[in-house]
Amino acid sequence: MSRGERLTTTSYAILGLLAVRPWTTYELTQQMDRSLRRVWPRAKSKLYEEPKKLVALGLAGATEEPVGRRPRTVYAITAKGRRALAEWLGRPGEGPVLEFEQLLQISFAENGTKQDALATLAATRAWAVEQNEENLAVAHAYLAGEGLFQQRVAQNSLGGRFLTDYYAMVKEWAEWATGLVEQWPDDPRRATVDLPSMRETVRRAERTARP
Amino acid sequence: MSRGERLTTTSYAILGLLAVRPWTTYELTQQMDRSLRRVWPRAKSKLYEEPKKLVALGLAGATEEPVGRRPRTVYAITAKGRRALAEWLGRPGEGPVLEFEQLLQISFAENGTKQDALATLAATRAWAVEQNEENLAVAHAYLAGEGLFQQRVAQNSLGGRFLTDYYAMVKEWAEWATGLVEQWPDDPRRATVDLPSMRETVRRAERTARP
DNA sequence: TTCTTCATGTAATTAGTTACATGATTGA
DNA sequence: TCAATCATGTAACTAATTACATGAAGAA
Repeated sequence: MSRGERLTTTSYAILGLLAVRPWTTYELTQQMDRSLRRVWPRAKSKLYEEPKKLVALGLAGATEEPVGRRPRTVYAITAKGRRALAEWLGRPGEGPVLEFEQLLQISFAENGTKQDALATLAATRAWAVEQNEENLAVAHAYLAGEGLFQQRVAQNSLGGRFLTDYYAMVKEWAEWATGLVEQWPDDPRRATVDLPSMRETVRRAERTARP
Repeated sequence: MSRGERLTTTSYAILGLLAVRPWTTYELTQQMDRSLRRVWPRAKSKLYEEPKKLVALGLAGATEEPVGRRPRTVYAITAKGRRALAEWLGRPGEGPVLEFEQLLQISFAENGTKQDALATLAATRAWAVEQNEENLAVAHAYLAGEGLFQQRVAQNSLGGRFLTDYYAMVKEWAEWATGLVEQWPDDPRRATVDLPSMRETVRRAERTARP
Protein backbone atom coordinates (compact mmCIF):
# COMPACT_ATOMS: atom_id res chain seq x y z
CA MET A 1 0.00 0.00 0.00
CA SER A 2 1.62 3.21 -1.14
CA ARG A 3 2.28 6.12 1.14
CA GLY A 4 -0.56 8.38 0.02
CA GLU A 5 -3.15 5.66 0.35
CA ARG A 6 -2.52 4.65 3.95
CA LEU A 7 -5.64 4.86 6.04
CA THR A 8 -5.92 7.48 8.74
CA THR A 9 -8.05 7.36 11.84
CA THR A 10 -10.50 9.55 9.95
CA SER A 11 -10.76 6.83 7.30
CA TYR A 12 -11.62 4.27 9.95
CA ALA A 13 -14.15 6.58 11.57
CA ILE A 14 -16.01 6.78 8.27
CA LEU A 15 -15.57 3.08 7.64
CA GLY A 16 -17.10 2.45 11.07
CA LEU A 17 -20.15 4.50 10.14
CA LEU A 18 -20.46 2.69 6.82
CA ALA A 19 -20.40 -0.61 8.71
CA VAL A 20 -23.68 0.44 10.36
CA ARG A 21 -25.45 1.07 7.06
CA PRO A 22 -24.94 2.86 3.72
CA TRP A 23 -25.03 6.65 3.79
CA THR A 24 -25.05 9.56 1.43
CA THR A 25 -22.22 11.99 2.03
CA TYR A 26 -24.58 14.50 3.51
CA GLU A 27 -25.92 11.94 5.96
CA LEU A 28 -22.35 11.14 6.89
CA THR A 29 -21.70 14.77 7.78
CA GLN A 30 -24.89 14.84 9.86
CA GLN A 31 -24.02 11.69 11.70
CA MET A 32 -20.46 12.78 12.28
CA ASP A 33 -21.77 16.00 13.73
CA ARG A 34 -24.21 14.28 16.03
CA SER A 35 -22.09 11.45 17.30
CA LEU A 36 -18.37 11.48 16.54
CA ARG A 37 -17.54 15.15 16.46
CA ARG A 38 -16.79 15.29 20.19
CA VAL A 39 -14.08 12.67 20.02
CA TRP A 40 -12.98 13.05 16.40
CA PRO A 41 -13.72 16.54 15.09
CA ARG A 42 -13.26 17.00 11.35
CA ALA A 43 -14.41 19.55 8.79
CA LYS A 44 -17.32 18.74 6.57
CA SER A 45 -15.28 18.89 3.38
CA LYS A 46 -13.10 16.07 4.66
CA LEU A 47 -16.16 13.82 4.78
CA TYR A 48 -16.86 14.47 1.12
CA GLU A 49 -13.28 13.69 0.20
CA GLU A 50 -12.30 10.76 2.37
CA PRO A 51 -14.85 8.18 1.12
CA LYS A 52 -13.32 8.48 -2.35
CA LYS A 53 -10.13 7.07 -0.92
CA LEU A 54 -12.05 4.17 0.59
CA VAL A 55 -13.57 3.43 -2.81
CA ALA A 56 -10.18 3.63 -4.51
CA LEU A 57 -8.90 1.03 -2.06
CA GLY A 58 -11.90 -1.23 -2.51
CA LEU A 59 -13.07 -0.77 1.07
CA ALA A 60 -16.32 0.89 0.05
CA GLY A 61 -18.54 1.05 -3.00
CA ALA A 62 -20.17 4.19 -4.39
CA THR A 63 -23.54 4.43 -6.11
CA GLU A 64 -24.71 7.52 -7.95
CA GLU A 65 -28.36 8.44 -7.56
CA PRO A 66 -29.94 11.37 -9.36
CA VAL A 67 -31.69 14.04 -7.32
CA GLY A 68 -33.19 16.25 -9.97
CA ARG A 69 -30.39 17.03 -12.40
CA ARG A 70 -27.72 16.62 -9.80
CA PRO A 71 -26.22 13.29 -8.79
CA ARG A 72 -25.65 12.23 -5.24
CA THR A 73 -23.37 9.50 -4.00
CA VAL A 74 -24.30 6.73 -1.62
CA TYR A 75 -21.43 4.85 -0.03
CA ALA A 76 -21.56 1.29 1.29
CA ILE A 77 -18.89 -0.82 2.96
CA THR A 78 -17.46 -3.89 1.20
CA ALA A 79 -16.31 -7.19 2.68
CA LYS A 80 -12.74 -5.98 2.33
CA GLY A 81 -13.76 -2.83 4.19
CA ARG A 82 -15.13 -4.90 7.06
CA ARG A 83 -11.89 -6.82 7.26
CA ALA A 84 -9.88 -3.58 7.37
CA LEU A 85 -12.13 -2.25 10.12
CA ALA A 86 -11.75 -5.42 12.19
CA GLU A 87 -8.00 -5.26 11.75
CA TRP A 88 -7.96 -1.66 13.03
CA LEU A 89 -9.97 -2.66 16.10
CA GLY A 90 -7.29 -5.20 16.92
CA ARG A 91 -4.53 -2.62 16.82
CA PRO A 92 -3.71 -0.43 19.83
CA GLY A 93 -5.07 3.01 19.01
CA GLU A 94 -3.83 6.33 20.29
CA GLY A 95 -4.74 7.58 23.75
CA PRO A 96 -6.66 10.84 24.12
CA VAL A 97 -4.99 13.90 22.63
CA LEU A 98 -5.96 17.23 24.09
CA GLU A 99 -5.62 20.74 22.67
CA PHE A 100 -6.68 23.35 25.17
CA GLU A 101 -6.02 26.95 24.21
CA GLN A 102 -7.75 28.42 27.25
CA LEU A 103 -5.47 26.49 29.58
CA LEU A 104 -2.51 27.86 27.64
CA GLN A 105 -3.88 31.34 28.32
CA ILE A 106 -4.18 30.55 32.01
CA SER A 107 -0.59 29.29 32.03
CA PHE A 108 0.59 32.63 30.68
CA ALA A 109 -1.82 34.71 32.75
CA GLU A 110 1.00 36.84 34.19
CA ASN A 111 1.14 38.68 30.88
CA GLY A 112 -2.46 39.86 31.12
CA THR A 113 -4.89 41.03 33.73
CA LYS A 114 -6.62 39.16 36.50
CA GLN A 115 -9.88 39.94 34.73
CA ASP A 116 -8.60 38.23 31.59
CA ALA A 117 -7.94 35.07 33.56
CA LEU A 118 -11.34 35.15 35.21
CA ALA A 119 -13.07 35.70 31.87
CA THR A 120 -11.18 32.77 30.35
CA LEU A 121 -12.20 30.49 33.21
CA ALA A 122 -15.82 31.63 32.90
CA ALA A 123 -15.71 30.74 29.21
CA THR A 124 -14.33 27.31 30.03
CA ARG A 125 -17.08 26.69 32.55
CA ALA A 126 -19.76 27.84 30.10
CA TRP A 127 -18.31 25.58 27.44
CA ALA A 128 -18.54 22.54 29.73
CA VAL A 129 -22.13 23.31 30.72
CA GLU A 130 -23.16 23.72 27.13
CA GLN A 131 -21.50 20.53 25.91
CA ASN A 132 -23.08 18.68 28.79
CA GLU A 133 -26.48 20.01 27.81
CA GLU A 134 -26.16 18.60 24.30
CA ASN A 135 -24.92 15.33 25.67
CA LEU A 136 -27.85 15.08 28.04
CA ALA A 137 -30.31 15.67 25.23
CA VAL A 138 -28.85 12.72 23.33
CA ALA A 139 -29.01 10.49 26.42
CA HIS A 140 -32.64 11.38 27.08
CA ALA A 141 -33.54 10.57 23.50
CA TYR A 142 -31.89 7.16 23.85
CA LEU A 143 -33.67 6.41 27.12
CA ALA A 144 -36.95 7.33 25.46
CA GLY A 145 -36.12 4.76 22.79
CA GLU A 146 -35.85 7.39 20.08
CA GLY A 147 -32.17 6.99 19.35
CA LEU A 148 -31.16 5.63 16.03
CA PHE A 149 -29.27 2.36 16.22
CA GLN A 150 -30.57 0.90 19.42
CA GLN A 151 -28.38 -2.07 18.68
CA ARG A 152 -25.32 0.07 19.28
CA VAL A 153 -26.45 1.55 22.58
CA ALA A 154 -24.18 -0.72 24.62
CA GLN A 155 -21.12 0.77 22.92
CA ASN A 156 -22.41 4.32 22.74
CA SER A 157 -23.28 4.43 26.41
CA LEU A 158 -19.61 3.81 27.22
CA GLY A 159 -18.71 6.90 25.24
CA GLY A 160 -21.59 8.79 26.80
CA ARG A 161 -20.27 8.14 30.27
CA PHE A 162 -16.80 9.27 29.24
CA LEU A 163 -18.09 12.57 27.93
CA THR A 164 -20.36 13.10 30.92
CA ASP A 165 -17.51 12.65 33.37
CA TYR A 166 -15.21 14.72 31.19
CA TYR A 167 -17.56 17.71 31.04
CA ALA A 168 -18.25 17.47 34.77
CA MET A 169 -14.53 17.44 35.46
CA VAL A 170 -13.89 20.48 33.27
CA LYS A 171 -16.71 22.42 34.92
CA GLU A 172 -15.56 21.57 38.42
CA TRP A 173 -12.00 22.48 37.58
CA ALA A 174 -13.05 25.85 36.14
CA GLU A 175 -15.01 26.64 39.29
CA TRP A 176 -12.19 25.59 41.56
CA ALA A 177 -9.66 27.63 39.56
CA THR A 178 -11.96 30.65 39.58
CA GLY A 179 -12.00 30.52 43.38
CA LEU A 180 -8.23 30.60 43.50
CA VAL A 181 -7.78 33.32 40.89
CA GLU A 182 -10.28 35.52 42.69
CA GLN A 183 -7.85 35.56 45.57
CA TRP A 184 -4.98 36.73 43.40
CA PRO A 185 -3.81 40.32 43.79
CA ASP A 186 -4.81 42.62 40.94
CA ASP A 187 -1.43 42.17 39.32
CA PRO A 188 -1.23 38.49 38.34
CA ARG A 189 2.55 38.70 38.37
CA ARG A 190 2.36 38.91 42.15
CA ALA A 191 0.16 35.83 42.47
CA THR A 192 1.58 33.18 44.76
CA VAL A 193 0.85 29.50 44.85
CA ASP A 194 -1.80 28.16 47.21
CA LEU A 195 0.14 25.47 49.02
CA PRO A 196 -2.78 23.54 50.52
CA SER A 197 -4.42 23.06 47.16
CA MET A 198 -1.12 22.14 45.57
CA ARG A 199 -0.69 19.43 48.21
CA GLU A 200 -4.23 18.27 47.51
CA THR A 201 -3.32 17.96 43.82
CA VAL A 202 -0.35 15.79 44.72
CA ARG A 203 -2.49 13.62 46.97
CA ARG A 204 -4.94 13.08 44.12
CA ALA A 205 -2.18 12.19 41.71
CA GLU A 206 -0.74 9.74 44.23
CA ARG A 207 -4.13 8.10 44.58
CA THR A 208 -4.22 7.60 40.80
CA ALA A 209 -0.68 6.23 40.78
CA ARG A 210 -1.25 3.64 43.50
CA PRO A 211 -4.15 1.28 42.79
CA MET B 1 -1.86 41.80 8.64
CA SER B 2 -1.94 39.56 5.61
CA ARG B 3 -3.50 36.15 5.57
CA GLY B 4 -0.33 34.11 5.74
CA GLU B 5 1.02 36.05 8.66
CA ARG B 6 -1.88 35.71 11.04
CA LEU B 7 -0.83 34.30 14.37
CA THR B 8 -1.96 30.85 15.40
CA THR B 9 -2.32 29.50 18.91
CA THR B 10 1.05 27.85 18.38
CA SER B 11 2.54 31.30 17.75
CA TYR B 12 1.14 32.54 21.04
CA ALA B 13 2.36 29.45 22.89
CA ILE B 14 5.89 30.25 21.76
CA LEU B 15 5.44 33.93 22.43
CA GLY B 16 4.34 33.04 25.95
CA LEU B 17 7.51 31.06 26.51
CA LEU B 18 9.61 33.91 25.12
CA ALA B 19 7.90 36.24 27.59
CA VAL B 20 9.47 34.22 30.40
CA ARG B 21 13.02 34.60 29.06
CA PRO B 22 14.99 34.29 25.82
CA TRP B 23 15.56 30.76 24.53
CA THR B 24 17.48 28.96 21.85
CA THR B 25 15.29 26.91 19.56
CA TYR B 26 16.49 23.70 21.13
CA GLU B 27 15.59 24.97 24.59
CA LEU B 28 12.16 25.86 23.24
CA THR B 29 11.63 22.29 22.09
CA GLN B 30 12.76 21.01 25.49
CA GLN B 31 10.47 23.34 27.35
CA MET B 32 7.56 22.61 25.08
CA ASP B 33 8.09 18.93 25.70
CA ARG B 34 8.23 19.32 29.46
CA SER B 35 5.41 21.75 30.00
CA LEU B 36 3.08 22.52 27.11
CA ARG B 37 3.04 19.28 25.16
CA ARG B 38 0.11 17.87 27.17
CA VAL B 39 -2.21 20.72 26.29
CA TRP B 40 -0.69 21.88 23.00
CA PRO B 41 1.20 19.05 21.29
CA ARG B 42 3.31 20.09 18.28
CA ALA B 43 6.15 18.55 16.34
CA LYS B 44 9.68 19.72 17.02
CA SER B 45 10.17 21.05 13.51
CA LYS B 46 7.30 23.47 14.03
CA LEU B 47 9.22 25.05 16.91
CA TYR B 48 12.15 25.71 14.63
CA GLU B 49 9.94 27.28 12.01
CA GLU B 50 7.39 29.30 13.94
CA PRO B 51 9.75 31.77 15.68
CA LYS B 52 10.84 33.00 12.24
CA LYS B 53 7.32 34.23 11.69
CA LEU B 54 7.40 36.05 15.02
CA VAL B 55 10.61 37.77 13.95
CA ALA B 56 9.15 38.70 10.57
CA LEU B 57 6.26 40.37 12.38
CA GLY B 58 8.51 42.20 14.83
CA LEU B 59 7.18 40.26 17.81
CA ALA B 60 10.52 38.66 18.57
CA GLY B 61 14.18 39.32 17.87
CA ALA B 62 16.75 36.74 16.81
CA THR B 63 20.42 36.68 17.69
CA GLU B 64 22.91 34.35 16.07
CA GLU B 65 25.56 32.86 18.33
CA PRO B 66 28.30 30.60 17.03
CA VAL B 67 28.74 27.16 18.60
CA GLY B 68 31.89 25.90 16.99
CA ARG B 69 31.46 26.42 13.26
CA ARG B 70 27.70 26.21 13.42
CA PRO B 71 25.45 29.12 14.35
CA ARG B 72 22.58 28.87 16.77
CA THR B 73 19.69 31.25 17.15
CA VAL B 74 18.48 32.79 20.37
CA TYR B 75 15.02 34.33 20.31
CA ALA B 76 13.76 37.09 22.60
CA ILE B 77 10.40 38.80 22.82
CA THR B 78 9.98 42.46 21.86
CA ALA B 79 7.70 45.12 23.37
CA LYS B 80 5.38 44.65 20.40
CA GLY B 81 5.41 40.92 21.13
CA ARG B 82 4.35 41.54 24.71
CA ARG B 83 1.48 43.68 23.52
CA ALA B 84 0.34 40.97 21.11
CA LEU B 85 0.49 38.41 23.90
CA ALA B 86 -1.57 40.59 26.23
CA GLU B 87 -4.11 41.12 23.49
CA TRP B 88 -4.45 37.36 23.00
CA LEU B 89 -5.01 36.86 26.73
CA GLY B 90 -7.93 39.28 26.51
CA ARG B 91 -9.62 37.32 23.74
CA PRO B 92 -11.81 34.31 24.45
CA GLY B 93 -9.77 31.26 23.48
CA GLU B 94 -11.04 27.90 22.33
CA GLY B 95 -12.38 25.34 24.79
CA PRO B 96 -10.70 21.95 25.06
CA VAL B 97 -10.59 19.93 21.84
CA LEU B 98 -10.32 16.18 22.20
CA GLU B 99 -9.19 13.53 19.71
CA PHE B 100 -9.61 10.07 21.11
CA GLU B 101 -8.97 7.22 18.71
CA GLN B 102 -9.40 4.49 21.33
CA LEU B 103 -12.88 5.72 22.17
CA LEU B 104 -13.71 5.59 18.47
CA GLN B 105 -12.60 1.96 18.50
CA ILE B 106 -14.83 1.27 21.49
CA SER B 107 -17.74 2.93 19.68
CA PHE B 108 -17.32 0.54 16.77
CA ALA B 109 -16.54 -2.48 18.95
CA GLU B 110 -19.28 -4.57 17.36
CA ASN B 111 -17.03 -5.00 14.33
CA GLY B 112 -14.28 -6.67 16.35
CA THR B 113 -13.91 -9.09 19.20
CA LYS B 114 -14.64 -8.64 22.90
CA GLN B 115 -10.91 -9.17 23.48
CA ASP B 116 -10.14 -6.24 21.16
CA ALA B 117 -12.33 -3.96 23.25
CA LEU B 118 -10.79 -5.14 26.50
CA ALA B 119 -7.29 -4.65 25.13
CA THR B 120 -8.15 -1.13 23.99
CA LEU B 121 -9.52 -0.23 27.42
CA ALA B 122 -6.42 -1.69 29.08
CA ALA B 123 -4.28 0.52 26.84
CA THR B 124 -6.34 3.57 27.80
CA ARG B 125 -5.93 2.80 31.49
CA ALA B 126 -2.18 2.28 31.10
CA TRP B 127 -1.90 5.55 29.22
CA ALA B 128 -3.62 7.45 32.04
CA VAL B 129 -1.43 5.88 34.72
CA GLU B 130 1.71 6.69 32.77
CA GLN B 131 0.76 10.30 32.09
CA ASN B 132 -0.13 10.71 35.73
CA GLU B 133 3.27 9.36 36.74
CA GLU B 134 5.05 12.02 34.69
CA ASN B 135 2.78 14.68 36.03
CA LEU B 136 3.47 13.61 39.60
CA ALA B 137 7.20 13.76 39.04
CA VAL B 138 6.89 17.38 37.92
CA ALA B 139 4.73 18.27 40.92
CA HIS B 140 7.18 16.69 43.34
CA ALA B 141 10.01 18.66 41.80
CA TYR B 142 8.06 21.87 42.25
CA LEU B 143 7.22 21.09 45.87
CA ALA B 144 10.90 20.42 46.50
CA GLY B 145 11.60 23.87 45.11
CA GLU B 146 13.49 22.51 42.13
CA GLY B 147 11.15 23.68 39.45
CA LEU B 148 12.30 26.30 37.05
CA PHE B 149 10.26 29.49 37.20
CA GLN B 150 9.03 29.46 40.73
CA GLN B 151 7.41 32.78 39.95
CA ARG B 152 5.00 30.99 37.62
CA VAL B 153 3.99 28.26 40.04
CA ALA B 154 0.64 29.90 40.80
CA GLN B 155 -0.39 29.59 37.14
CA ASN B 156 1.20 26.22 36.54
CA SER B 157 -0.45 24.65 39.54
CA LEU B 158 -3.83 25.42 37.99
CA GLY B 159 -2.83 23.46 34.92
CA GLY B 160 -1.36 20.75 37.11
CA ARG B 161 -4.66 20.23 38.85
CA PHE B 162 -6.50 20.07 35.54
CA LEU B 163 -4.22 17.34 34.24
CA THR B 164 -4.32 15.42 37.52
CA ASP B 165 -8.10 15.32 37.54
CA TYR B 166 -8.18 14.56 33.83
CA TYR B 167 -5.88 11.54 34.10
CA ALA B 168 -7.76 10.28 37.16
CA MET B 169 -11.02 10.58 35.28
CA VAL B 170 -9.69 8.68 32.26
CA LYS B 171 -8.30 5.90 34.43
CA GLU B 172 -11.54 5.53 36.41
CA TRP B 173 -13.58 5.51 33.22
CA ALA B 174 -11.40 2.80 31.67
CA GLU B 175 -11.79 0.63 34.77
CA TRP B 176 -15.53 1.15 34.88
CA ALA B 177 -15.90 0.39 31.17
CA THR B 178 -13.73 -2.73 31.52
CA GLY B 179 -16.12 -4.03 34.17
CA LEU B 180 -19.07 -3.61 31.81
CA VAL B 181 -17.35 -5.07 28.75
CA GLU B 182 -16.28 -8.12 30.77
CA GLN B 183 -19.97 -8.90 31.14
CA TRP B 184 -20.59 -8.76 27.42
CA PRO B 185 -21.21 -12.03 25.59
CA ASP B 186 -18.32 -13.22 23.44
CA ASP B 187 -19.93 -11.72 20.36
CA PRO B 188 -19.97 -7.94 20.93
CA ARG B 189 -22.86 -7.61 18.48
CA ARG B 190 -25.04 -9.26 21.10
CA ALA B 191 -24.03 -6.84 23.85
CA THR B 192 -26.94 -5.07 25.50
CA VAL B 193 -26.94 -1.83 27.40
CA ASP B 194 -26.62 -1.86 31.16
CA LEU B 195 -29.63 0.21 32.16
CA PRO B 196 -28.65 1.01 35.75
CA SER B 197 -25.34 2.49 34.68
CA MET B 198 -26.98 4.39 31.84
CA ARG B 199 -29.35 5.95 34.38
CA GLU B 200 -26.39 6.78 36.58
CA THR B 201 -24.77 8.56 33.61
CA VAL B 202 -27.92 10.64 33.14
CA ARG B 203 -28.02 11.49 36.83
CA ARG B 204 -24.43 12.70 36.66
CA ALA B 205 -25.11 14.82 33.61
CA GLU B 206 -28.13 16.33 35.31
CA ARG B 207 -26.00 17.23 38.30
CA THR B 208 -23.61 19.07 35.98
CA ALA B 209 -26.47 20.84 34.22
CA ARG B 210 -28.16 22.12 37.39
CA PRO B 211 -25.87 24.17 39.61
C1' DT C 1 -41.76 34.25 -7.26
C1' DT C 2 -38.24 34.96 -4.55
C1' DC C 3 -35.78 34.03 -0.39
C1' DT C 4 -33.86 30.85 2.68
C1' DT C 5 -32.18 26.67 3.98
C1' DC C 6 -30.84 22.06 2.72
C1' DA C 7 -27.70 19.44 0.02
C1' DT C 8 -23.46 18.42 -2.82
C1' DG C 9 -19.53 19.20 -3.86
C1' DT C 10 -14.53 21.51 -5.61
C1' DA C 11 -10.47 24.64 -5.18
C1' DA C 12 -7.11 27.04 -2.81
C1' DT C 13 -4.49 27.36 1.08
C1' DT C 14 -2.10 26.14 5.34
C1' DA C 15 -0.71 24.21 9.59
C1' DG C 16 1.55 20.55 10.82
C1' DT C 17 4.21 16.08 10.37
C1' DT C 18 7.77 12.81 8.83
C1' DA C 19 12.02 12.15 6.93
C1' DC C 20 16.50 13.56 6.14
C1' DA C 21 21.10 15.72 6.99
C1' DT C 22 24.89 16.99 9.68
C1' DG C 23 27.81 19.43 13.21
C1' DA C 24 29.07 19.35 18.31
C1' DT C 25 29.80 16.99 22.60
C1' DT C 26 30.54 13.34 25.67
C1' DG C 27 31.72 9.00 27.46
C1' DA C 28 33.72 4.32 26.82
C1' DT D 1 39.21 7.58 18.56
C1' DC D 2 34.96 6.13 17.64
C1' DA D 3 30.15 5.57 18.76
C1' DA D 4 26.28 7.46 20.71
C1' DT D 5 23.67 11.19 21.78
C1' DC D 6 22.81 16.13 21.88
C1' DA D 7 21.78 20.02 19.03
C1' DT D 8 20.27 22.59 14.78
C1' DG D 9 18.07 22.83 11.30
C1' DT D 10 15.76 22.07 6.04
C1' DA D 11 12.86 19.70 2.60
C1' DA D 12 9.15 17.11 1.13
C1' DC D 13 4.79 15.84 1.91
C1' DT D 14 -0.02 15.53 3.62
C1' DA D 15 -4.05 15.86 6.36
C1' DA D 16 -7.09 19.07 7.18
C1' DT D 17 -9.33 23.68 6.95
C1' DT D 18 -11.50 27.76 4.84
C1' DA D 19 -13.59 29.71 1.08
C1' DC D 20 -16.23 29.35 -2.85
C1' DA D 21 -19.97 27.74 -6.03
C1' DT D 22 -24.38 26.11 -7.11
C1' DG D 23 -28.55 23.05 -7.56
C1' DA D 24 -32.91 21.45 -5.01
C1' DA D 25 -36.70 21.99 -1.84
C1' DG D 26 -39.73 24.37 0.98
C1' DA D 27 -41.74 28.57 2.99
C1' DA D 28 -43.70 33.19 2.70
